[in-house]
Amino acid sequence: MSFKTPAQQWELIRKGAAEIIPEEELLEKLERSYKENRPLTVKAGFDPTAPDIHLGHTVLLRKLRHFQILGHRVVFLIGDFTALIGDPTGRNKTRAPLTKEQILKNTETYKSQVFKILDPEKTVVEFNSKWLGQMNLEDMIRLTSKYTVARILERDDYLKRYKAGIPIGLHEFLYPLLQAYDSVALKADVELGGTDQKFNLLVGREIQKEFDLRPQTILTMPILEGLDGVHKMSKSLGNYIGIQDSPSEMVGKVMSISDDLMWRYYELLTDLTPTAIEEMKEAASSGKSNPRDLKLRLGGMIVSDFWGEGKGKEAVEEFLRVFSKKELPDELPEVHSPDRTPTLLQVLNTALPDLSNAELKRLAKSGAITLDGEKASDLQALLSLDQPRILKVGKKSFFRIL
RNA sequence: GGGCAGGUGCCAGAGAGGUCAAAUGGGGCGGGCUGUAAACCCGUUGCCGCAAGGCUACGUAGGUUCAAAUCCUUCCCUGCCCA
Repeated sequence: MSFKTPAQQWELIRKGAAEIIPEEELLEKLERSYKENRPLTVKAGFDPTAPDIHLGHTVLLRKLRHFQILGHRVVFLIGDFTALIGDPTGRNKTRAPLTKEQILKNTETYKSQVFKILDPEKTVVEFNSKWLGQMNLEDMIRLTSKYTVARILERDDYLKRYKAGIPIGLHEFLYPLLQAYDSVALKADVELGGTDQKFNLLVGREIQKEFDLRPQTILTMPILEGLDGVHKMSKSLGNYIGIQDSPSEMVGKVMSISDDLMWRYYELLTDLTPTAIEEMKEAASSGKSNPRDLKLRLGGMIVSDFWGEGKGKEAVEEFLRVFSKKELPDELPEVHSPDRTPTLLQVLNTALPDLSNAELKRLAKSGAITLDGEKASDLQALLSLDQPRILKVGKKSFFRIL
């Protein structure tokens, strides 16, 4: 296999990266890999507790992909063992540890999603139970003896909680060490992670040294903000765009983000060059381009990534039709009424079974419910269903009532 | 092991026997204005019920009382200090 020159590789590797620690070391590694015609082992770990991947994860995956394009060896590490212990960061809810079956199941879902970005042919999938599961208490003690409490407490995350009097489980101290040991087991040359992983990644370096390995270089990627523009994108906060989301959902969610956030998404979720993005920014601020159109373009690009270009286009067109021209979506969920002359409430209950009656009442009162374009506020009103009726709840939920 | 403080709704945080489904703020949701942007304005924010009303909720389990988030006891959990 022939690599591009280190300098050429550097450009792609650096793009979008928050930090590379230390930079010179990575350059050296690239030099050597180039000379010896030997790919670098690039590792990134993933937690199989939440099997649904969203755009936040893809920031990192895209970077892994870059390494694949450059011919390096990418290890997609699934933290199945660490997941068995339970996630230590979920401190207000002690999450029940997953069973092996659940983890395996999640892993499968995971893989199919991840390979929308990574090249399956070039990806080594590993599970850390392979080595962590073999460890006995003695190994454990030896491992923990290689790091000090003071150094663990340096971690901002722990320190803050410690000072604030928020409990820290003892096992949480183990987490960075176990993750570090993964790097030992894999002989990782490079480990990627979000900027929030910096501490853990650095521990990896220290521990590798203890095991007489050349320490990995770490590369952190920025954390993608969720739809709210404030918190990191996460499923539990509900501020995410899932890569399984339908094209229209994706576009809808993209359109709802703030203009400021749009640039961030362009930066981290597309392959446009910084210059191209800069030009768009200027066009927007000078009034040459309508930010809405730029946002729509972004939405189209994201859909294209996961559903293909055709779908991207369609989704954009549909958006314009439904929300600009206020026409009906192409496909809207059909709801079969239990009754021929149901009350509005009955229909709503069938269409939106998750909402309580109290909630529906509130919606009706605030004018959020529309029937064939007319505001409907009386939940007791009887509907005649000789014709299918169009029910709209809030801005985005449409139903055809049969 | 001992001492002290504390556990309230999505979160933060008031409340110290009835007027408490629980102040206030944040967040969420909805409406208006827009470009499904931001800002701003308005409404709303436990569940059932058309309603009257009822039910479940202030860590757990009991108790006192006509009445308990508020008082007593048990247990669980957390933090701090001492050992």
